[in-house]
Amino acid sequence: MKEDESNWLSRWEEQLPSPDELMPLSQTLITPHLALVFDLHNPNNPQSTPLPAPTPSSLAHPSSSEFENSGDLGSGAGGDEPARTLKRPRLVWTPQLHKRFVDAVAHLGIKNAVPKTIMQLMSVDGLTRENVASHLQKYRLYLKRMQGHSNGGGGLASSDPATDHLFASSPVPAHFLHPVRPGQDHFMPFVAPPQSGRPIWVTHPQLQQQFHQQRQVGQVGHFGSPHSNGQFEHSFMTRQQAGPRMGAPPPYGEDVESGEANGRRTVLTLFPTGDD
DNA sequence: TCGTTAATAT
DNA sequence: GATATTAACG
Repeated sequence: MKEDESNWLSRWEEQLPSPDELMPLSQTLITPHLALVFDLHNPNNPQSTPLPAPTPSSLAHPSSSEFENSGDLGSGAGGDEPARTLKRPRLVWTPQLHKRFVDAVAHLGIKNAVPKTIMQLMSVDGLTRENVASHLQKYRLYLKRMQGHSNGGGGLASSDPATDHLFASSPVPAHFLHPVRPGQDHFMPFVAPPQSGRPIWVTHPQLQQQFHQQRQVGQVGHFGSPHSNGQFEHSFMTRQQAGPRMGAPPPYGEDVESGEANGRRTVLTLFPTGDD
């Protein structure tokens, strides 16, 4: 039963995080108050720049807006050092980002689901093989665990959001749980990842706050109260690298700016809707 | 070099 | 304690 070959692609787009959803994240997650606490200030633009479309460079370059870099006595490092020797900030796998990850793996198949391939498919600027490898490792464990639980019929529930917050957020393809199919390779010639999506990156130099944000509209009319404690860090999106090679991916008509163009569609649930 | 696993750091 | 990064190994 494979009828969603074309659907896959189409669906992907739909599944991609809408600008609206990312906006809240991409926007300044740091509340003015919090900023003061950390002595942060926006020397750039407090309201003019809607979305600076940060690049890997910005990534590795939290700029002065964030807390200090490494606490190494004013080493400071010049300041404009290319993201070469700089250590990338901790990457937070948001549900959307993870979703993309799962999507990529699904299309590739467990067989070809290797860090490098996945990374390429995801086409997330800044995302490194290590990032994917690490996540893949965790993801595999999750799948394995899921099987063991679903099977033995232990006493615990099969789906424990508390056990795997992130993973539980994304639907796991069925063929993920069962071993490969000998004699039949279902490989999708899928190419050219829909780079129209913009996975969100959340770098947290110091604070480690976990927040759940996701769930699209139309499913559960459950709205969480925007009671964010206000402890998020700088966030930025990715994708959009000008590939020197390759046939320049056609950028969708996506507008990067328009912070709050619409007012009614924000379904940011602080909690993964405990429907399970 | 790449992928996987274990250990370490935050 | 959970999650991501780094190191070591195949």
